Amino acid sequence: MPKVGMEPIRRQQLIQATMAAIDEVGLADATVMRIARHAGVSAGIISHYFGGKDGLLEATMRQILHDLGEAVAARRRALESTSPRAHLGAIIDGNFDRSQVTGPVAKTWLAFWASSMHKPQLARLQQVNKHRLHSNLCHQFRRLMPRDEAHSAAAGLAAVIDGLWLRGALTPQGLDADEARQLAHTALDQLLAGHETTAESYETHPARA
Amino acid sequence: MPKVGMEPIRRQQLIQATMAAIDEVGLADATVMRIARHAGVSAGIISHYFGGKDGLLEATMRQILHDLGEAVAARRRALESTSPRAHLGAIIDGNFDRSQVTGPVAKTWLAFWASSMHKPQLARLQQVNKHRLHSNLCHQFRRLMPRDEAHSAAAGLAAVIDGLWLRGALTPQGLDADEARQLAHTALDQLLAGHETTAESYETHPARA
Amino acid sequence: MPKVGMEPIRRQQLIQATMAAIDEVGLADATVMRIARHAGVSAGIISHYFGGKDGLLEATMRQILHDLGEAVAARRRALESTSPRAHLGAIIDGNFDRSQVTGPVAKTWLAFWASSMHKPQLARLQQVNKHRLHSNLCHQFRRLMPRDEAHSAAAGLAAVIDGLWLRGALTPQGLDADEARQLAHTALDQLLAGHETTAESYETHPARA
Amino acid sequence: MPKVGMEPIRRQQLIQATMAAIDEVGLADATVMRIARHAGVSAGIISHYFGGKDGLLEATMRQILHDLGEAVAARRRALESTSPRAHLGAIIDGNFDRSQVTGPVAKTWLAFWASSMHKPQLARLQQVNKHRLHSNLCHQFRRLMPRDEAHSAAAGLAAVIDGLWLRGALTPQGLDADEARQLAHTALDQLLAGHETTAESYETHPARA
DNA sequence: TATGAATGAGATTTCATTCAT
DNA sequence: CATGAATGAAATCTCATTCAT
Repeated sequence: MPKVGMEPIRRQQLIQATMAAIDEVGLADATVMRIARHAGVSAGIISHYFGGKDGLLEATMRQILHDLGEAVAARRRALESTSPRAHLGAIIDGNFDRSQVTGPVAKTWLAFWASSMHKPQLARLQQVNKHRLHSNLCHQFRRLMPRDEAHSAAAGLAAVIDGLWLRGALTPQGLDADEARQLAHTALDQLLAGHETTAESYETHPARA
Repeated sequence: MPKVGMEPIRRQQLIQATMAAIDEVGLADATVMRIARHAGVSAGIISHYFGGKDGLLEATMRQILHDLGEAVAARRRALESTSPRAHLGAIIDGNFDRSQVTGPVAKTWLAFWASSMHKPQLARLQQVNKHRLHSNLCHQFRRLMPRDEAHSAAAGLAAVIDGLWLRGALTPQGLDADEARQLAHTALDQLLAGHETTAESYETHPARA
Repeated sequence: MPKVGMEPIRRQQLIQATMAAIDEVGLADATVMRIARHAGVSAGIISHYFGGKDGLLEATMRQILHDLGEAVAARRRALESTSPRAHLGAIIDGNFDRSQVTGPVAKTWLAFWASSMHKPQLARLQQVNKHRLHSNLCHQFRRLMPRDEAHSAAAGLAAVIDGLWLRGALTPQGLDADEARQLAHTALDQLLAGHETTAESYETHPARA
Repeated sequence: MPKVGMEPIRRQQLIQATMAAIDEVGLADATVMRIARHAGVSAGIISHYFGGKDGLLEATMRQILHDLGEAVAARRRALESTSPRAHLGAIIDGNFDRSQVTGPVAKTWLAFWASSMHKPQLARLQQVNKHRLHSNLCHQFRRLMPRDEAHSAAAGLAAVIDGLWLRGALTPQGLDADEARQLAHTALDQLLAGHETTAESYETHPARA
């Protein structure tokens, strides 16, 4: 029973179905037919709406990236304090937000990570995100320490976040978000140790990342 | 010109060829024909020696895991000091050993990581390795701090190592091993801060991980 | 905005669009969607008006045949002389009429010719036209020579006309109508050589083809 | 039962099967599966030997062109006389050679003709052949008449040959080679009328086309 | 031991057609 | 009258694997 105005609905359905299929059998076995079955539609419609499988995969990755960025941004908007530590904490929490940690999203995320090494289209998206995390972190650390130290601290914290993610994705029961968050916060504490008293001394205008 | 005693040579050739192929086009496009071409043999022979493509992939992953373990073990054997910090440093260095960081190995490693989420055979290997790193680290941290803290420290350092690896694999120019090693050592320093003077007070017998 | 009385307009639009599409990408790639796009309507409407793609193709071929017949008939009606040579010349000229020689028509024509070998519906139309040309020519030659000779002359001239057409369709710049017409007239002259003085001696009533 | 050295045999089989399939159902419905069935092999092998369907079609067209060229060349080699008329007659006869006139070849030929209008690869082959016929004819006519006349005569005779071919391909019973040959020879006679006595006066060295 | 010929399953994509709106 | 959503069939191509030589 065809209706008009289905496009946005179908696109969303298919993106969700893609994550479900990748969660279920992995990217390699996520065929268009399986994805279509998950969405309850026929396979041909994927080409209709996304031009082909690659288009769907890219749209799915974009969605995940968008959701992640949104989760982080939301946490930061909700912040009362404007201290660097508060922002950094919000970035961490956003990265371990429920929506990012769910099985389907986590596995899809890792699948794309591996896949992006050989697909320029995905690689570009991946780069944008990688840089976004680093620069967000860097910006806040800059308010507390010299540039080089800030850069290293950001690299270290980014590695912790992604590493926890990676190891969590491999855990059969899925990532324990609370434990991961706690470990990341501990790492943050250590990176900030000895720097907080000098807060705002390196950068004096209100931060915005 | 068939010869006898070719088995070990061919197996090694094919495992190297597998990494080369994955490095070149990714796991998804590493067909048996491409792998065979890299090895300079015909495709049929893969089934002969490995029973099939899956067998070859498993053997390749096993090889990588073995090499990694060996790199770490070698560094630790070469240690003069037996201090926890020295061992932990050796583990870090082993993980960023040249052989692990080379393009082919790095990409193959990440490809398997993603793939292992849906292939029990690979997942088992992956788990073994993941636990090995964690327990190696834990063991050393135990010599300097209470169990819970040691556990967290190990989880944190493991995350840093894998995170640096992951982000490095995504970098177009490949992982900068020296920079990564330095960041990991910095993280280690912070994890050990305040614990070194109490060395050996929590565990008194010589460590061996 | 649906309107009444659109049928003849839409049919004509779609037939023209079919020729345009075939001219652009060939019969094999002239999908209903492409044809519909050329006509500025949706694909579904083709089934509505023509029962399906085959119906549209048949209607298109019929149109071309009709146009060709009309072009020849018009030239003959405009004739002052009733001599066989004048009629034969008019038939030639009609076959190289501008409307027949245009890119779209020429390519569509040849496409149908090839296609008709395996589609009975089209084959029947093609036969009718093939016979029409032959019998038109034959009729005029009969007025100047015995039956067998007339038959051969008609076959020869028909071959020249179709051959020029065929070779012209293949020429990148399209058929040079003037040159083709001239060559055909030369062939006609040769076929008539030695027969004209005896005109009307074989058939005495006014010709009508 | 695989054997070695099958490549040339399979290629030939598949080319013949392609003509058979096109003869049977037309180019549009000559799917790789149908072609493969005609050859008694599986569909996949077509991509193996020809890189894909297009490769097979091109090879088939090449084969037909080669056979045609060979048929003409053979007739001319067998010539005792070196007169222009003898050569021109041999060219005509070669073009209506049995191997060219068989149902499968004729239909395949016409199918490619239509198809070549939109496939550059085929168009190039077609052009080569078109020019070859024209220049072969031109060369001989040149020995008997001035350049412009020779050019026109060649164009006229080429048109007759192709036209007879075209109309023959459309005839349900297939082309009547004898009748066609006779008509072509008649056309040749008319083109030469009045020129033979002046033979060799325009070009004096032995012709070779 | 090793090759390459061959298959058959499976994946993506295209497309004509149908149908509710 | 007309659209666009949707399907399902079919076509091409890829690929792991088997097997005779």
